[in-house]
Parts: sequence; C-alpha cells; structure tokens
Amino acid sequence: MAKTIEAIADELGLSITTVRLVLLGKARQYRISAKTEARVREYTELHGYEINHVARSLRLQRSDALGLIIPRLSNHFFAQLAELLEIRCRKAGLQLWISCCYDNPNTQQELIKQFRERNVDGLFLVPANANMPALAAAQLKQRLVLLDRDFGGNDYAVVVTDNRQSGYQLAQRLHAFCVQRGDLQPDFLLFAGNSGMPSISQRLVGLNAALDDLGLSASQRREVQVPHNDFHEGEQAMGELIDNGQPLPKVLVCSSIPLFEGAMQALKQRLGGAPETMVLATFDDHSMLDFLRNPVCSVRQDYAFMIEQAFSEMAQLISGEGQPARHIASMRLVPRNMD
Amino acid sequence: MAKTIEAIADELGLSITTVRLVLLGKARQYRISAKTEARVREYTELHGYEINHVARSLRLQRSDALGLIIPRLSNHFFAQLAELLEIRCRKAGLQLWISCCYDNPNTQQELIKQFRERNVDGLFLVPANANMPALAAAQLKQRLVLLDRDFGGNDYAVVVTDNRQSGYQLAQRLHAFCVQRGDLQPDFLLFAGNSGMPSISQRLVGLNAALDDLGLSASQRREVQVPHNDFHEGEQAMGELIDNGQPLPKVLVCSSIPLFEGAMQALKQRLGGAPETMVLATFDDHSMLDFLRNPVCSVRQDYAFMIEQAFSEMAQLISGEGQPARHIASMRLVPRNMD
DNA sequence: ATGAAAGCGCTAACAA
DNA sequence: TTGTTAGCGCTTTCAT
Repeated sequence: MAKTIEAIADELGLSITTVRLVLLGKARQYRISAKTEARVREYTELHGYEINHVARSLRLQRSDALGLIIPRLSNHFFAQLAELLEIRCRKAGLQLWISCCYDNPNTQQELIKQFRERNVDGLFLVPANANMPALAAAQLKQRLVLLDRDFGGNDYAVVVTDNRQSGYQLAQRLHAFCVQRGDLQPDFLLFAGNSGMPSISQRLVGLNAALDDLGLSASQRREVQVPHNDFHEGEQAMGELIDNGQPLPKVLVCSSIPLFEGAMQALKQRLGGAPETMVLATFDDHSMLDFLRNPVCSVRQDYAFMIEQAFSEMAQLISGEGQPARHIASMRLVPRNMD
Repeated sequence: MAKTIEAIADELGLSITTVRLVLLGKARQYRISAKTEARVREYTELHGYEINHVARSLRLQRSDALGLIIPRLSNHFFAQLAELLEIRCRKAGLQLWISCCYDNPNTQQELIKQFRERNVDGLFLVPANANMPALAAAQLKQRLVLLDRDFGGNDYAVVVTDNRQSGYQLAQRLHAFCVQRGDLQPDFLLFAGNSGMPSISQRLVGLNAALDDLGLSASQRREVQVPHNDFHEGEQAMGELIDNGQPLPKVLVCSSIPLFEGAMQALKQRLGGAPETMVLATFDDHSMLDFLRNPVCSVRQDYAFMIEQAFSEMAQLISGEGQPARHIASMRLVPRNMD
C-alpha cells in the first residue's frame, strides 16, 4: 500500500498542504522553501507516492474515466473502435472502461447503471435499441456520445457512417464490375442481419436504391433477412437456400462480416466453396478477405474520423460548451481481385 | 445526480442506518418496522437510489473491479480472451477494466500504476517482458494472474497454453498429411515473430523437436525470425524470400495469425497467391481461415479452460487462500481441407 | 511560506 | 428497533 499524503506529512513533521503543493509541482508557485521541497522530494523518491484516485474521485465528483459499451469485442469492427478510442482517451489523460452488452438491452441498462455508480465522466454507447439513448442520457447528465447506430432524434451527439451512401456505391461498383467482365444482366442476393438496427437498414436502403436506378428486374433481386448479424444465422440461411435448390446469385452482398463468414461456410460445406465467378461483397473490412480467390468488395469505415469526432463531442459535452452534433463518416470501397 | 443515503434519511426524518438497512435488504434481519421499511421503499421507488461506488470503494479499500492488460484488442485472440474474461468477472459481480499496452513495457508500467491508483482488486496481465511480473506483483500485493506468457518463476499464478506440445503435434500432423498424399520428403519453413516471448519460443521448440524426431535433413528445414508478430513483418519477410529467388517450401508454418496474414499477402501480390499444393499452418485459429483453398492447419487454444483457471486463481489470491499455481491449457489442431 | 479543517458518500462499530 | 459517529484520502477554503 502506497503512503498517503497525510502519512508523509506526519513523518516529515510538515502539514498536508505543504506536502501536497510539492507533489503537485506547485512548490515554486506557493513559495515553499527549497529546503522543505527537497525533503519531500527525497522522501517520495525513496518511498514512492501514488495518488489515490478513488479518494480524489469522491472529492472532485469526477472520475477522469469514460465508459464504452459495445456489442462485443469478438467483432473486429468494434474491437478496432475500442482500441482506437482507448488510445485517444489515454492521450487526454482519461481511462476508458470497455464493456460488452451483446446487444441485450437489459445487460446494456445494467452496464449503464454500473458506470453511473462509478461516476464515469461520460459514456460512449452503441445503443441496443431506440430507447437506450434517452435512458442513458438521463442517467449521465447528457454526457453521452452514440456510436455506429443512429436511431434518430437531434438531442444527442452521434457519430455514424453514411451507410446508405455506402450501400449505394457498393451496388453500383459491383454492377459495373459485372458489366465490364461481360455479364450484362447480373442478379443480386442481399443478405441482411437484424435490420432493426439503423446501420443495417440504411445499408439495405442504399443497396436497393442503386439496384432501382440500375433498372434491375424483380427476378434479378433477392433479399434474405435474418434476425441477427452472426455467423450461425448466415450459415443457416445460405444453407437453406442451397438445400431448397434455389439458384446461386451472380452477386452476393452481406450486411456484415459474421454473416458473410457464415454464408461462405455453407457454400464451402455444400459445394466446396463459392463458385469462382461469384462476386462477393460485405460491409466492414477485414484483412483476411485477402484469402478469397473470388472478386470481393468490402466497405471500410473511417475509424480515424469516427474516433476523433466522438472524442471531441465528448470533450465538448464535458466542458459544457457547444451543442451536441451529428457526424457522418464516409467510407471507402475496398475491391479485391477486381482489376 | 442520484440522492445519497443521507439525503433520503433527512427527507424521511430517519437515520442513515435505518435507510441503509432497508436499501441493503436487511430490514428484516435488523427488525426495522414494516412501516418504516415501506416508507423507504416507496421513496426510493419514486426518486430512485444509486449507490455511489466511489465512496464505497474508498471506505472499503476495495473496488470490486479487476484490471486486464493485453497487447491489443485488434488481435482476435486477445479480444476473445478479454470478452470471455469480462463475462466471467461480471458473473461474479466484478467489473473488468480492459487496457492495451501494445507490448510496450513503459505503457504497461503506466497502466499498472493507473490500475493501482484506482484500487483494482487484482490484475490479469499478459507481461510485456520478463521483468513485469515482479514489478506488477509488488504494486498489487501479489494479486496478479499472468496470462499467455510464462517467463518462468514459481511465485505467480500463471495460465498458459502448452505451446511446446502444440508445436510438436502440429509438425507431426503436417508431416503425416504430406506423406499420406504422397510427398515423402516435404520441406518446412518456420516463420516466427518475436521469439523473445515464451509462447513463441516454445512453439518453435516444439516444432523443431518434431522435425528432429521425423529425421528431416537440414535442407528440409528453414527458419525465419522477425522481431514482431505483425502483418507488416510477415509480408516483408515472405516478400524478401520470394524476391531473392529462394524456393517456396512445401509446408509453411507461422507463429501467429498476423504474421500468417502478412505472408499470404506477399504470396498473393507476387505470385497471385500461395501455390495450391502448399500446406499452410498457423498458431491461433480464426474462422476466416476457411476462406483458403489450401490445406491449412491451425491451433486453437482452450479459451474456456484458460478463463476458468485464471479467474479461480484470482479469486484465491483475493480470498488469501491457497498458493498461486501454474495452469497449462491444452490445444486442439484444427485441420481444413486436409481429408 | 505553511497549517487546519471541512466535506465528498459510504460502512462499521458502538449507543441507546 | 433506531441513531450517532469516525474515518477512508483527497481537494479547497480560509487562517496564520
């Protein structure tokens, strides 16, 4: 156990104030005598001193810590977000407490409560449903920055990617690729998980808008929706499609990586893999997509922008200046094997 | 701001103790009158009450929080570990504070200090070097559980995978596969990042022991070491090998996924991908390895075992019972396209 | 140039 | 059956 300021003061026969001023580096400013300063320094260099952040927190009603609630760390996108946000917070002298709610509203509510109890200065939240923002904002004195999902409302700071635009551009790009390689009438299969989430539904909106504009007929467009963005559901849905004897599409677009992985798994197990000419696409990017031989196009979100905006919104909320704003990050298409 | 116990007591004209006993659900036990209990309950149901964990923490000298320091969340293995450990801690009513040190000893030291300042009840640590365990143990009153890397010494609780054994079995399996498909004299290329880490060096030891036992000649064995387990180094090393006109091996074994990804990238960019007959292998597992057409064998660690052992070691250290022990998790080979 | 004291909200020991 | 108080270690304000 490290010594307290009081213990040090006692042992040196000084007052708490004196020791404290030296430890804070304000000796000069308050004209503590050089001799006294030296004595304190010598003592702490020998025995060490570590501030008790808990006591400080209680006194100042501020923890110098921020909370982050995401669905899960095993999703690479959120892990990346968490990693970069922690770096940014640390740069500002703040701790980031990272928790996973698995998109369970009860868990998320419980986590918000716990963060409140521990007096976080603010919360970054990937809301599990449309009600969470209001609930969290109330508990956190509006010190709330929403990430990745925009459920609407202008009351909160929000940082999201332009998913509609991403979807639109993705479909255009895929179609152009097909035409360029000589396939003038490609058909699309859209695979979407949990379209209750605005990020997902917007992706679909964008994709469909592009397919509309491209004039695709009904027979060139299929859409399969599953309740969650996970591996298992992707595998099952693609498995059923194959087992039911439905034709494979020329172009397969998935709303997220886990779903994409599941679909690939089903194709592999039943057909030894996706046909070589099948054009693949997924939202979110991962370096392992390089392993695929097919043409693949993924959508990479702009992490740096998102983190910077999210953090500066939080800083604003804490300082009490300015109004919370909505920030829309752009994305980048990442084509592979599509020259 | 939620009300304090004192504020509630004042407004109800009761004492702090009375209110507290009701809130703790000990009204019965201490024979608080039913009427009083009802009044308190009614009040808190209306106005709410949230305990102030910071004050509690200061008073009890205990935070009900544990720290976890890993190299990085963007490494899927560590993200998985963090995710599961958080679940386990939450089950026990403890918060887990997750931080990344990027294998930088200074950063790691700083994080340990910060956790101390915030009075964590214990720390899970992936040590950045051989000195960190002793340093951390001193600062944390021995409440330290080391993960993934065993730098030796019997003073600490450690949970690691049997990397030597894994390496041995992996090499045996790969060799058997080659023989079975008719390649009686396969040559191996071992690609290792940061063999200063015990996990990595043990993998190499195991691999080489197997190659010894299999009687491979010197010309059948190559080993390339790079300083870090990351994508860029893997890409560069494999790139140089190809650019220098050295022959590709029959079997490529990488010490970790990032390195493996880098090597694949170099093969893809220069040769359009790994030759179809090349047998691939890496430590750690990832579902996206399914994307590869080559025979691939990965090594999956036993997360469930590791988490359970790590947590129970921590529980023991906190309760003060028993001696810290070393736990060795076994692994499982995950063959793909190797029937 | 240095010291003393109040108070952040909680818990535990002791009173009544 | 309920009340009072000290104290966890820090910061801030007001005295010397």
